[in-house]
Amino acid sequence: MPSETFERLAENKKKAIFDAAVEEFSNHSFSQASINQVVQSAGISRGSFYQYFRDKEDLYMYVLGEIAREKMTVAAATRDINPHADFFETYRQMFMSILDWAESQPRYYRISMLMDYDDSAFIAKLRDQFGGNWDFFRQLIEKEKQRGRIEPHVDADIVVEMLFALNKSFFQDYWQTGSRDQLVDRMESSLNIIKGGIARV
Amino acid sequence: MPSETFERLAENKKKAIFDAAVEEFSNHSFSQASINQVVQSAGISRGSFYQYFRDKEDLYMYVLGEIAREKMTVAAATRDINPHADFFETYRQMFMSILDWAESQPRYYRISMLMDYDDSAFIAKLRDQFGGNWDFFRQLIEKEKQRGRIEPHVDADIVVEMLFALNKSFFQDYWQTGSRDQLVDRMESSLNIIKGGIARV
DNA sequence: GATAAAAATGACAACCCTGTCACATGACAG
DNA sequence: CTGTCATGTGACAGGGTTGTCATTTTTATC
Repeated sequence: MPSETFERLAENKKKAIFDAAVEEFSNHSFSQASINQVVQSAGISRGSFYQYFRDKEDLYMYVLGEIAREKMTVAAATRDINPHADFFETYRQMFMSILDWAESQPRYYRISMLMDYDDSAFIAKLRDQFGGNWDFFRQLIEKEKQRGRIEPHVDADIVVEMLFALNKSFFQDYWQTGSRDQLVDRMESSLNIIKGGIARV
Repeated sequence: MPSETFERLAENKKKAIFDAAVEEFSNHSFSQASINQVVQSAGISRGSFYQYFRDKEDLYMYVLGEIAREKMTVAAATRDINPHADFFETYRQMFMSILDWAESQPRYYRISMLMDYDDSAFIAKLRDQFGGNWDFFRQLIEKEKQRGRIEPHVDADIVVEMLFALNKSFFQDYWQTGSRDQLVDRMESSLNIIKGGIARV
């Protein structure tokens, strides 16, 4: 966590440092991000930086925390999804709201993307923790099974794992090509195939 | 490509360098691999290395080439897959033969894995080139559609993309946890779901 | 204004890395 | 045995990184 000295800083200075960190972390993976770049871009001295943060990991955690806080807004918006919508519709809606977020905050989104492109132990641990709350979907599938809308023999875990993998892969592609339409198409098509494979008819 | 000087080297020396490179590239992503480590581990001087290879990229390409040559054997074994087997069975068999290869050559396999964990331009280009020949499966799906074993409205591309994404994701997980059984389970289950979604009944 | 506490600074040490090059050592031919 | 050519070597320059710390500057308080 940042030092108390940092907390006491003027808002605009804190923001300058945060922005510089976001800039660096959205262009380089954690391992390759350079504190030198950050301090230069933020317009502070090297010594100051180390008075605010213990090291690069500390800074990274701070940035992630701030982003998570801002993300709350999105999460809140996600909550008022039609509770009567079925699993597939719910997934679709959540997917779209994540996509909207990615497009409205491309730098934040790139940071999360770059987490997948780093093999340091630190980031690996983070990946596991922040893995996203896919548990929600697992429970939703179980409910649908009880309601008879999904075949009862279906393993909810594997469906969630599939969606997770597809989500990650399609988003990564989108990150490079930048075609929103293709991303949405892929999501729709793959979801329909899965639906065909597990829905009770 | 390696210099002629390198080609003229004694076999055991060439092998020592190759092994050292494999060791380094299977433990660090390309960007983080160090030539210093390689020369030390191979027991040659820094100066010699640069007499053999232009730079790290050159060495990497050499290693990849050698691995590809050895991989031919696997590819050959793959060819005598039952031509009458359906798409899903063929996929299963190919999957298993890749898994076998990964288990017999874990260091080679880790190198290919680490290619996905690198964001350098050089590796990005390679990823696109060596993307694997999934075209084979696309054609197989088209054939199955004609034979009436797969729904004609199915988009072969999306199925291939799904399999590719799942393959990558499951293998990555396997790489970290190392559970072969789980990997095979996941492949079987997800393939069955896709089958349910696209097969003509 | 004087004093004390807080914050900012950048030179520095220590450690990585790469690519080069003048020189040393080997091997082989005459 | 000597000269030539192929090969091996490691010190070196030039670049990067991180984390520290003695010193200066700013800010707040009396």
